[in-house]
Amino acid sequence: MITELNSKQVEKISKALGDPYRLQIMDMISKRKDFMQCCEVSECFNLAQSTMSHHLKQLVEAELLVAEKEGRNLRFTINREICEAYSRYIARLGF
Amino acid sequence: MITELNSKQVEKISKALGDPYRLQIMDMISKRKDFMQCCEVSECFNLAQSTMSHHLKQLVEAELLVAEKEGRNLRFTINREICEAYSRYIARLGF
DNA sequence: TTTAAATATCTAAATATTTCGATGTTTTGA
DNA sequence: TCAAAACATCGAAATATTTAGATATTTAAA
Repeated sequence: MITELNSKQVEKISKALGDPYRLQIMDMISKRKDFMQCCEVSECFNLAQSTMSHHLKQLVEAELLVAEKEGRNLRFTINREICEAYSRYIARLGF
Repeated sequence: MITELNSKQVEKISKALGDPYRLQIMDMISKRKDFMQCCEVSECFNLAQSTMSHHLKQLVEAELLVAEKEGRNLRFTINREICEAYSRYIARLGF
């Protein structure tokens, strides 16, 4: 089934991507074959743990990332479905 | 020639699209065959003229829109090149 | 040339976002 | 059980964005 985003979702996704740290996080995780651990992501940035948590939450809430608990760890994967849907929405703007 | 966006550009474009008014503006203009006049865009929103000017400026600065002066009017067109480049960047995240 | 229309810019207030430190929760391992 | 690791949440300060009103600029039309 093909996901169609409404404008509220597109706004939220855009906002999530409109920050240099969050964009870098997406880039990093997208380069992985599978997932990336939360603490591993955090190590790449010189930000407080609570700040990283906040950024990651926004990406998850925008559904760009999927978070899975694995014991006391958290694994993030790219939500391909949403990325593709967002990409299609944008492509249609420039039709 | 295929435009490749750097991450600063992607950030700026994302930020520009992360607002409900600006997203609506993009949607409206993208539905046109050709261009849309600035004052025509403004009429669709219940915002002060200076506020509209500000929003449109951000879309132009993100290069999502191209502005052309036509006498004392302003014509906006979608920058297809940039929309496609941004769309491709996003698509690659979800690879 | 004077006036009015279309747009831009400046300033300031209101609001939202970012960031951190402190603290809370959950889970693992000693 | 107890301590530590991984993560979340809360509160507050710093910063950025949104918005409008006032004013400036440019151009067309009377």
